[in-house]
Amino acid sequence: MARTPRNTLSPELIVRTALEVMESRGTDAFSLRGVAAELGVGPMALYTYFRNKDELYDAVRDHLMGLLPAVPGDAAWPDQVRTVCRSLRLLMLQHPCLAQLLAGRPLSGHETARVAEGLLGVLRAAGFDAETAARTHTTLFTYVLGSTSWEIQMAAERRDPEAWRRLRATMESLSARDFPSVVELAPELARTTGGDEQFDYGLDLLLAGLQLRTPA
Amino acid sequence: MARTPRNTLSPELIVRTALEVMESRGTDAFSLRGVAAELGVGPMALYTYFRNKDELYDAVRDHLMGLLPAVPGDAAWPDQVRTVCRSLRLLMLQHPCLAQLLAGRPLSGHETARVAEGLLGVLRAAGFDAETAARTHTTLFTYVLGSTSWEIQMAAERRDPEAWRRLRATMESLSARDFPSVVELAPELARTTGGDEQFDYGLDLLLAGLQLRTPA
DNA sequence: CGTTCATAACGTACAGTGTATAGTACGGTG
DNA sequence: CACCGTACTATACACTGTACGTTATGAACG
Repeated sequence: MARTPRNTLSPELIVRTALEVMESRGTDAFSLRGVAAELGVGPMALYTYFRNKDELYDAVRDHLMGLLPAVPGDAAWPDQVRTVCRSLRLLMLQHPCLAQLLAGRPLSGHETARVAEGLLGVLRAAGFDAETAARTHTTLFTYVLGSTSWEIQMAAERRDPEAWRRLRATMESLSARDFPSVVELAPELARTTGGDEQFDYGLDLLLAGLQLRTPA
Repeated sequence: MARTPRNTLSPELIVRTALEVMESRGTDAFSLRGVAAELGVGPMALYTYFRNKDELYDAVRDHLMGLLPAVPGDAAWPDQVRTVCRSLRLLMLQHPCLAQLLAGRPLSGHETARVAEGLLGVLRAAGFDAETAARTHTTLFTYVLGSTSWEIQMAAERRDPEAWRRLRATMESLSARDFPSVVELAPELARTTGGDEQFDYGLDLLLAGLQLRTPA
């Protein structure tokens, strides 16, 4: 009985396939069994290469982080920072699963470290001390992660008619007397759940605040 | 055979119990069956009050949002904004499940709207136009959500020795030649994954940037 | 009081999940 | 050729959310 030949699998192949499954079937519908089936292999075969589902997640995350371009060396530091943040956001939009992969687990992995190195290097070169550089890195990272995750999530929900209906219902149940601002700004709020402008608005606030602290 | 008496359940009781289960057993281990068992009832009994798990999630989220205090009326607007953001963060730290409840679903619900109303009201009163108020609201919300979720997540991982070991391993595999900043700033990075100072640092950057745009 | 009836809670069942454990056949090495 | 590590398989378990159909209860009404 012709079994599966011996060395068909590899960590890289599994990661690539896992990514494909996440992108085609959606992150929530992702399962080890799905990946295994796609590879024409039993579910347990994956455990030869990854100890559990979380380790596979980490590998996929690091793989995606490897797609980030290097920081451009020939620009003023605020522009460099902007570029790094924008490319991370772009990558998250291109690969929506990345949002969940980043949010759920600590940042282990070589490629992930490379990205951190890029941003930290820029900040150190700009003259910020160790503590401020680290704080700024965390702040920027959590801003990008939070705002882009939110954007992705909302875009996904907008496609679900049931969720949309429920949100509409809540909105319309609000009296203009008790909730004047929410009712008045409803269209603006709907418009500002995502998009480049919204992202840049917050990023510019952070950068403006940061430039006030520019070291001598 | 003495069945469960008739009107033992109610949406409020279920929400309270669900919250207890999340807090005691952890958000990930939460399940409808667990809640039902805690109530001494079959799993399907919950479906009389909630159409599915997500609706129960929404109800718990809105219940938690109801715990937020009103915005203090007697302060300068930047302080009011700071207070709102801080109390949301505090609530998330007190109820770690709130992070996941906020991140995963759109903001429906009465209490949730009340919180939005508070922040938007402050911004409108400060003189910001509709668009800027909405953008600022989204920016602040995603910052609080992103940074606090990250903080909670990291705190949870730190308790898992396996995750800790893996992160250490990654760190120590980095050569000081290729990753000078990461290696140098490792202690600072570890220290800035959370805490009041870290949160306030980012919040102050945003507020500083925002004050540069203070309307006349 | 007796009857009716909507419905709250039940039990069963299904299609999934991650993964522990044990078994099997292949490929490279002695 | 014999051996052994290992890449993969098979089976099984304890879960999950929830669709479906049933049953008993408490209130309303004649």
